[in-house]
Amino acid sequence: MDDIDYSLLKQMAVTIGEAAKITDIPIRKLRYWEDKGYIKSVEEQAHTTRRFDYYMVKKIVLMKELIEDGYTVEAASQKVEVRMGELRQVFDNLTRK
Amino acid sequence: MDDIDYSLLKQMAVTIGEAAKITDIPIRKLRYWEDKGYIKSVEEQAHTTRRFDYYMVKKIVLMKELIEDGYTVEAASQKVEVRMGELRQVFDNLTRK
DNA sequence: TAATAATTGGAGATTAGTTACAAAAGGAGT
DNA sequence: ACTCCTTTTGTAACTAATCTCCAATTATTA
Repeated sequence: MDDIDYSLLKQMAVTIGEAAKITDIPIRKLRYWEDKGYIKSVEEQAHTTRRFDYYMVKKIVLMKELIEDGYTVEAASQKVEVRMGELRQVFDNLTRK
Repeated sequence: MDDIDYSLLKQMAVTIGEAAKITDIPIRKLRYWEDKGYIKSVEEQAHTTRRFDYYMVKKIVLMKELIEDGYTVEAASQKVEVRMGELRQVFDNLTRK
């Protein structure tokens, strides 16, 4: 199996519509979650529209599972952050270059 | 390191504008390459606009290198396909589910 | 220089995404 | 039921992004 190019993966950020399709969460709800700070889109001055990278889409998927299991949005967000610790660090390090 | 979720990765398809930024190839040229069949966007009835998945963006990056090295677009496309054999199969298999 | 490959331009239309204001459900505790 | 807070949803008016289809231009090579 070819190794995944993490630097490239980091750049593969999808639109909110795409993220909504992938995660099966309404666009409107994703915007709300972002307003509340539970998720965040890629920050780039060049972008006038939102983009979500692999890490964030994965986070949304995991949050959804926890929420369906009874967790609040807030709690789900925190739990997922902890659980995804390693991947988050990889993505964070890639940003600082 | 967390393992990458290939099923999710497969779905992380970016717009043509995003692909253009990532690869530093003009949108217009990407459309031309697609017209000629050197690259192809995700086929989904739901999409009225183009989307390129990780495999295809990676292919574009590699094609670009070969072209800068003197290969024709056609030759670069073929060479990259061979070189990316394993990854292509992974993506192909994910499609058939 | 003729033929093919490769790239680029732009008009006019459509689709996707934005913010901002507001309203409606839902849940927990009193 | 009532209150407070969380969570979700609706919509209008606007901007950004992408689309197709026409064609023209610039290499490159026989």
